[in-house]
Amino acid sequence: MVKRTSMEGAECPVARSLDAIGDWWSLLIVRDAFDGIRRFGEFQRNLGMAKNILSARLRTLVAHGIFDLVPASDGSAYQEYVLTEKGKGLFPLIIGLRQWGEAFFFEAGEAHSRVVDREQGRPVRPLELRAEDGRLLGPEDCVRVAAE
Amino acid sequence: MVKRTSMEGAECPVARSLDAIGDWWSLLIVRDAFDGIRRFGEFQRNLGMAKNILSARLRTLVAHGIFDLVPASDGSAYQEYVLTEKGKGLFPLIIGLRQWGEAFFFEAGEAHSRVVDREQGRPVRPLELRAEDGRLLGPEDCVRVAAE
DNA sequence: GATACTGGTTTTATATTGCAACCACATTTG
DNA sequence: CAAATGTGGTTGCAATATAAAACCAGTATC
Repeated sequence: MVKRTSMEGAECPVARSLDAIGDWWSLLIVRDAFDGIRRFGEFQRNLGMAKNILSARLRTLVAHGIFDLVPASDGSAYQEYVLTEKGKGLFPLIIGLRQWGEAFFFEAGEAHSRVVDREQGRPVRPLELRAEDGRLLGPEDCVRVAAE
Repeated sequence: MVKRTSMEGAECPVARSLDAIGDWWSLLIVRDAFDGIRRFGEFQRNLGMAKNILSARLRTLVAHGIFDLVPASDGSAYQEYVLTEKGKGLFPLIIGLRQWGEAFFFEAGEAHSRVVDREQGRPVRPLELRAEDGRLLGPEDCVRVAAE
């Protein structure tokens, strides 16, 4: 974990979020969790990452309330990492990351996995930002205003 | 920059995205860019980060086609970093990061900056994921399917 | 023409990461 | 039930990335 003292107690929500999940692995772990991965060994094999840093990452993710460490659902004596509500709140972010990657890092015909809605099996819509009154908003249509 | 050879040419769009912007600083730089920051020195002062690191990050962001390096708009001999279309495509992601932070890292009455729509000055809506037919989708309503 | 600013690079110290070995405990196998 | 194997880590070490500070050439300012 990096120091970034300048970011401690940052007033910007983006900075606080990145402080929790802005490292190289955390969002990939969360992505796997959305795909149903729960066990330490599964994460480790799936991501091909060193066990010590997976261990460290899971520890901070649990500390941040993104995962809960619960007894394994299969009755064994082991434990499982499951997403909390806060962790599940990262879903749009993972989808956003995926859609941006699909749009800008893949050639037209290039194959990649897709996310579909379970009921119809159809691809999900692109995320879009809308105003209170429903207008579609791009970057130029928005301003950040300081805390009141 | 970390190696992560296991991720080279990953078939997962999430992984490719994180390979480009998944480090500690890149998304904060992009956030500042959406707030109108363009110059090296502005980024550096605003983020309080070491100049060599900023230099390296901006270089890779340019290499990834997220920023363009263009002559300064004020007629001086200096240059500016401006977001490309690909860079602007990160807007929903930054908003997602912000909304998640607002929801889970701030107390009820705690002050923080807000993003409002320029036309009405009203807060933007929360990002939401919808199916092709418009149904609102949560994490449980989606599945990732392998590339066909 | 002197001074200060901009946009970096270099150097050096420190922190983080990745790898491999190791270990305790749980589970499965024969 | 003993041996073998799987699970979920920790520890030590080498490689790498980061941070801080000093430095520097080209601009702009006075």
